[in-house]
Amino acid sequence: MSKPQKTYLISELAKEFGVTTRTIRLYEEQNLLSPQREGNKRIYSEGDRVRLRLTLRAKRLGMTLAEAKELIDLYYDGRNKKHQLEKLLEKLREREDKLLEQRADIDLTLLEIERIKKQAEEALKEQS
Amino acid sequence: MSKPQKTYLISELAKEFGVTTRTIRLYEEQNLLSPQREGNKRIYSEGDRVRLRLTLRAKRLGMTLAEAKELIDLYYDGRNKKHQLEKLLEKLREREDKLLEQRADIDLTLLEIERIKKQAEEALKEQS
DNA sequence: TATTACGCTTACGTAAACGTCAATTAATTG
DNA sequence: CAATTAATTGACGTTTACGTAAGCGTAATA
Repeated sequence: MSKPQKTYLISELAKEFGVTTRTIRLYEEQNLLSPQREGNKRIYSEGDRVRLRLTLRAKRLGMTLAEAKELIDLYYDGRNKKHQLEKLLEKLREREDKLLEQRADIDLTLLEIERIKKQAEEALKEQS
Repeated sequence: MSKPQKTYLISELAKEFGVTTRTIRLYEEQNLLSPQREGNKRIYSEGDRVRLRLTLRAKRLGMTLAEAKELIDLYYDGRNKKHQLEKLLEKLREREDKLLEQRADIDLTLLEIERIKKQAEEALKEQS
């Protein structure tokens, strides 16, 4: 009784995530996805869909596809030998640090935006 | 009694921010900076230095140079006519929304990383 | 004064991330 | 069965953000 496992066509994923099929195929070329084939048609699993979502999230954070792959592969690396695990932890910490720095940059920028917003609102009032 | 206003050479800024002079000249070409000239030598003011810092921060957030310019110009846009002010506020809100979404992405990613970290740490323990 | 150190401009090169055809195939539908 | 419709594989084009010389001027330094 294996689960029927929902699958997706490339056009469905493209529509759902608002990217072109070209983009999805490119991600496959870069080994971020590896859908099954039915004939020569690509059939995407739920897992592929998750990886696509992760890839796009990484992109929104400004990561390159290579960086996205590195990060996402960590999720799927699984439990290996001791050395591997330590390397995994190290990479996770590195990425974590980068993300924290990035969040700090965001917070700084948000503060500046708030400042300018208030100035602009004041100026608007005085002009009424 | 005007203040002496510290200035910088291109190589000094390059060193301080860890970029090449090529990069700084490119930013000028894209109108993100506009240093004075002494002969044909570029002389950067404190204001130029701030704009460079803002530019690099924007880049770290994955913005293109064009987006960085848009944002930074907002800071310097100053108080204009009513319509201008309203447009300014709108753009600020847009950028703010994007940053908040980006921060949400970061938080999601951090959560996942924490999860994987714990798994890996468990696996390490059980292997000792 | 010859050399080194910077700086300048001009311009070609490049990697990343797609966009945009073109030509072909396979499945669906009137 | 002819005509769409969606998918595939090339392959070339494009934008962004620099890298990398080449060739030249200027200023300090050995």
